[in-house]
Amino acid sequence: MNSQATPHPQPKPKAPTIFDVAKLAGVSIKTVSRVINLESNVRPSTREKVEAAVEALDYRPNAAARVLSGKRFYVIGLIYENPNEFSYMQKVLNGALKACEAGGYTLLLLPLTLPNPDLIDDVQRFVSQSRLDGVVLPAPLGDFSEIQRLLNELEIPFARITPKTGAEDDLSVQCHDEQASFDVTQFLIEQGHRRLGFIKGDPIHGATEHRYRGYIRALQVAGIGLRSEFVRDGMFSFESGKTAARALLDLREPPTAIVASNDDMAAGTIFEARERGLSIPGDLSVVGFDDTPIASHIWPPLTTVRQPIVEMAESVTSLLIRKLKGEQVEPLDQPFACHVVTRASTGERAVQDDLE
Amino acid sequence: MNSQATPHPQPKPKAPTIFDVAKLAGVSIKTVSRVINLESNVRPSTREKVEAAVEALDYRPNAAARVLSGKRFYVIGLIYENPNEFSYMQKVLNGALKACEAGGYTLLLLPLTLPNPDLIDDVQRFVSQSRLDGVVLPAPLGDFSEIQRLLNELEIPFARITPKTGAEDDLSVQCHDEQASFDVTQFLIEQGHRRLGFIKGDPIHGATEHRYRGYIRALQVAGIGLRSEFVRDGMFSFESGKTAARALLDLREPPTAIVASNDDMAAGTIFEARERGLSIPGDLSVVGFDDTPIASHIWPPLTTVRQPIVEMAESVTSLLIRKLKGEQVEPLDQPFACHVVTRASTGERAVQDDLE
DNA sequence: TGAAATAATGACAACGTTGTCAAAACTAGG
DNA sequence: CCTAGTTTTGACAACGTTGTCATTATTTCA
Repeated sequence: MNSQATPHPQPKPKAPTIFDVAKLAGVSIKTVSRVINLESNVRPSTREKVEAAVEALDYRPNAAARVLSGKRFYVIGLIYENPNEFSYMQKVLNGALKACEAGGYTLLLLPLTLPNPDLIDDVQRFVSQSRLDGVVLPAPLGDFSEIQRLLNELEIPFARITPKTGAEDDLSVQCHDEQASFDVTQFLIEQGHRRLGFIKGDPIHGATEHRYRGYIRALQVAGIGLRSEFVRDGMFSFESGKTAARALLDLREPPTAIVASNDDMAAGTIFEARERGLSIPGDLSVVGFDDTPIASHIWPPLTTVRQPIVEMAESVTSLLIRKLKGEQVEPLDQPFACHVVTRASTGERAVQDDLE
Repeated sequence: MNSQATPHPQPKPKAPTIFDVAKLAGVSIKTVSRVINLESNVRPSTREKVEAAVEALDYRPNAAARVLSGKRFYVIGLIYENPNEFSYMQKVLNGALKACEAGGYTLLLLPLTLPNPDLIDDVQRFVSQSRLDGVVLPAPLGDFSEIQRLLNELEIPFARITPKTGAEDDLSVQCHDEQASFDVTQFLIEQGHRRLGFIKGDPIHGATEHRYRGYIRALQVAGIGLRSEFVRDGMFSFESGKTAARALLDLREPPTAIVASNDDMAAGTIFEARERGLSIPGDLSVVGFDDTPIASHIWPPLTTVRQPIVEMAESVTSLLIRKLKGEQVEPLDQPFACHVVTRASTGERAVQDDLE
């Protein structure tokens, strides 16, 4: 295993340090430190000299020395539920990674399995062992008050991706979940559907409530009464969608369209419908939420709602980083917009069958 | 934003340092250092004293100081292709994370988009900026010789997850891809199928070749001739599977079963078949590879091959860590086993239609 | 023009560990 | 019991940065 005593012709050029930069720029190391940390009270001409030297040497501050000396770790933790269907988390991960790279931070991962009786201990251990400056909490963890309380106690700033907004200085991003649900329901109504089923998501997710509200509002606006037998509980899983769909399709007067609170449950719905020999969208229109890969890979492909998850994650992470850098940050004033992606799982309802 | 000059009643208890441990144990800091780094030449009685002190204070070495002082970074990079379908990478991620946690290492992520003309530059930058000790390369990056060459030049050890084994001291894990493909093909043959289509994967992946070979071997063993019109190229994507299936089903004498080199392409095959009104498995049996979530979420659910990806990733990462710690590590002598997961997309072929 | 206020810069300690090398404590052999 | 060799331990520098505080340069104002 490389036991050959290979002579090193070039003894591996050592990375330049702050001293090298200081010498080249003709200033003290402290001044270099000020420039690279964007501190004030540096004469523009000095700044330029230092920047030129940094450039010339391709200098990068040594992260370890920085951490050891300073009070920051330049590390952000991403704590998430490790799901079966990773496409949401993949997007969150990509967005957070992007923001961290831009801000010079490192992203550390803590996947959790829920339900977890040791949740708080696990988070506690992660946060203290990994020496984090801040934490990003995607849904549904962002809604867990225990975690928020713990992080507040430890005085660790955090940012959440969740439909539920919190206190004044709370860092979180939302998207127009309620509106999207309204839009997709209205879309079905415009296609002539009057008997509209709804499958709720896992109540632990804030989005569940919002999506349900959008459905209700669309019914109200269209003057369609809410029928409780058309609303079923689900858990965001394929199986739960299948079960809920079974109940809906077993009704004496089943819905002609079903709004499932995510794509997995919509896939379950389609699965159940096909097992019964129903044609989609001929006999039943189905819509989902999230535009996960499965939405376009089942037959028929799903009409669904796409959210800008990557952008949301990136945005909230960079907000967190700016807060960590001491900037005064305002919470985002506007939720991100979602939009309906129309595919083959929905279609016109020829007969106005609600008048029978 | 917390502008209230809140007095700190408990001024945040500082974490214990190696000095605290040394004092409590009645030894020098160097001896403590020896104990926590498992160095030799420490008297057992001394070791115990130190371990007790570490325990009592709940001491954890400061990572930054360690890095700054020593020659290691305690960081492993995971470089991967950022795919549409993340389920393979999710498993790799989980396995690598687990091994890193066990070994006291931190895992850093570099997602890449392929094809990427700046591939080498991106990797180069990541490796040098992030100060890594080692790198894990899941498929297909593990087969990219440019990356291997770069890492060798930089003298950064790496471990690969790929079916292709390399040099003697190469660190990599395999699973029995060829055997699994053989098994699943044989399974179809046992069900009476004689006209067996095959959809190849992306040639950039080592698995593509191995899976194809297993198919061929199963045909040979069964005494079935290889018909070139039954073998189609694919790219592991849903679309490419759909296209290949179209070609196969357009044949005057189409196959009665199709082996797709992954689940996405199998889903595409099912999609295409259903569009033509074919019944599955009545008219056509379909199998996939990988047991991704989609395999169980389409209708009918897919017979597929499950690989122990999490274990493979964990195992190869911990091998890498042991190598980094200076241990003499032997490459794994045995590939991991895969197994066939039987679901509803395959069925008996009643008529022996190859004799017509 | 001079004094006071402010801005810019620098000297040096501190951060918590590991590496180097020397010293001390043991062990074995005569 | 002494000596040489070996094992165990410790003192201290080094790692590369930021924080603190003192010093110097510049600006402002009377």
